[in-house]
Amino acid sequence: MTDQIARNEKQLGAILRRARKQAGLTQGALGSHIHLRQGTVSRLEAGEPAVQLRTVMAALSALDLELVIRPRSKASEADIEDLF
Amino acid sequence: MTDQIARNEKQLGAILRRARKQAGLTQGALGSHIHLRQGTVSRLEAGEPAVQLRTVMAALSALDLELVIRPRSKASEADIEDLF
DNA sequence: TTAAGTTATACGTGATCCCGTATAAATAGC
DNA sequence: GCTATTTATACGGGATCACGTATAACTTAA
Repeated sequence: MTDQIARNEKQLGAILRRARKQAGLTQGALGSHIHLRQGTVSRLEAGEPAVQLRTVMAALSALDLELVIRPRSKASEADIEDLF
Repeated sequence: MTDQIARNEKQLGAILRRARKQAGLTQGALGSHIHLRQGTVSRLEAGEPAVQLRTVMAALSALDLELVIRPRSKASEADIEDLF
């Protein structure tokens, strides 16, 4: 379940928002860790397609997440994991 | 092994470059699939931190890859997989 | 319901996007 | 070695970034 697939910008934003909340951080608190304005974090989580890659990577590392690239699965891995 | 971890922009670019070559595409060919200039694909693969997220997502889907977010592993998953 | 906290949105500014186009540099095939 | 292909880099231009700052809208808790 800990693997979350992001097939578009909005899904990625949603994942980041969940992770931030789980970490008990506000947008402002997360932003200050990585020198991003609260408003920038807001745009990132909203799934703006034009945010810069550096912004995404900064948020990921601040939240202690990593980004994995793999071939697309027909049935999502999340679904498969739910079998167990 | 098919899972590739990208902890920074350069690693992500390298992953994308490998995937493109494996698909037998030139930067120009990939770009025309997703309406990106060859020069933009070049910047993406070079690991420019300021490329836009939409550019990354477009390349991923054109290469039939998906993006997974998960908690950081101390020892990389790649290393662990090598045990089996 | 009210106040406090959080998130969304706005303005001006300098930087950088990707665009189209073009060319130089590097790589591959012959 | 030479040629063709591919990749890296450059220019001007319009759009949009993230910045600092500020405020509006929404949420949460008392």
